[in-house]
Amino acid sequence: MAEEELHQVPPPLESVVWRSSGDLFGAADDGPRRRRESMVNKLISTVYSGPTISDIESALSLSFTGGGADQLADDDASMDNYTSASAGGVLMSKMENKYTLKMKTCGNGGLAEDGYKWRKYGQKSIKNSPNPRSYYRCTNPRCNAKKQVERATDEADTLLVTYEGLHLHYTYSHFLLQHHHQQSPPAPGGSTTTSSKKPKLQPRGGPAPPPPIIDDDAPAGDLDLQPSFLLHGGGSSWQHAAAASPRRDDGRMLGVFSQQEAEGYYGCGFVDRQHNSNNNGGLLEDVVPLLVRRPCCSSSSTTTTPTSSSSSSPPPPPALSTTSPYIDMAILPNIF
DNA sequence: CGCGTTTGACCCGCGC
DNA sequence: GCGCGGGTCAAACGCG
Repeated sequence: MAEEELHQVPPPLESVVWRSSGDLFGAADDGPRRRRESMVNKLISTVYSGPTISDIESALSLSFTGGGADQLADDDASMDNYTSASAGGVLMSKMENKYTLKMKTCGNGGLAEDGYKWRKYGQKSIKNSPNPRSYYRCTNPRCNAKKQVERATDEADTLLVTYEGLHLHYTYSHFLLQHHHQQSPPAPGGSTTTSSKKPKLQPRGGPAPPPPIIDDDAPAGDLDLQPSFLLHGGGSSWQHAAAASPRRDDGRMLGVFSQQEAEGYYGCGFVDRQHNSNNNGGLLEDVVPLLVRRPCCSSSSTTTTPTSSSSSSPPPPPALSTTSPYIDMAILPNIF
């Protein structure tokens, strides 16, 4: 069944896929390398279309560090403006593959609406900070995304959420819903991995787990295979920025979707997508957690928050929220 | 019983 | 080399 659905996914459009990092970010000055790369890409893409590790690295470096401190500094002003205007999440800093958001907590004893399910694996009191820092890891065993949550020392209702790593998976259930049932909303709150039993975390210990390798024969029912993320760069079109995606043995990525495909599934209009409750799980989440876009707007979610249990621990985990429904997409150029 | 949280211990990088 | 602090591990515990 799910396999059937997968088969209806249009094939990736390599022209979009392969211009991802370079053209998008205007890195045009490494000509020879890019030419060679594009030749190789063309060859390889006859077999499989998707970004390479180098694409990802390139995109990541451009995304998180390429803007550089200057841009970040320049953006600070607009960020402040944004903050005061909307009291939304604010990008506090970014480095390497980390970025920190400063967000208001939700008064409703809220839920972490970032579209992913996190598992708390540690809490640590931080020097010179009265508030402990909580450590969360994405429950998806293929995913190495992590986040740290701590209360701001000066503002009790503010959380500093640091995201590290990218989600190497996609909220696939949403994708399927998108694809087939544009009218039927997914599970409330953007629950992503709950359509089936949550996979167990892989045992830890020893060397760092290898990058996720996708079995070509992986069942279509695996909901976490969707890589690639799409960015909306403030303009009117989707931008296929990069793909932190599951990797095959040959280093290539699986399941990349083109701009057109994404538009087909989500509609190009970002506003539409944001305000369409059907679309609360998307590729964008692979970069910017859902909380950034639709924080605290659904109280019906039961799966995206680490708060659910008997926690007697002090800082209620990420009751993340903003007073505006979404972070203005103007924030994205600052992130990427 | 399974899953998630709690929490003390441990590991590791960094500065002195 | 040592101490400190941040990050992670993993056993214990609680909840549904």
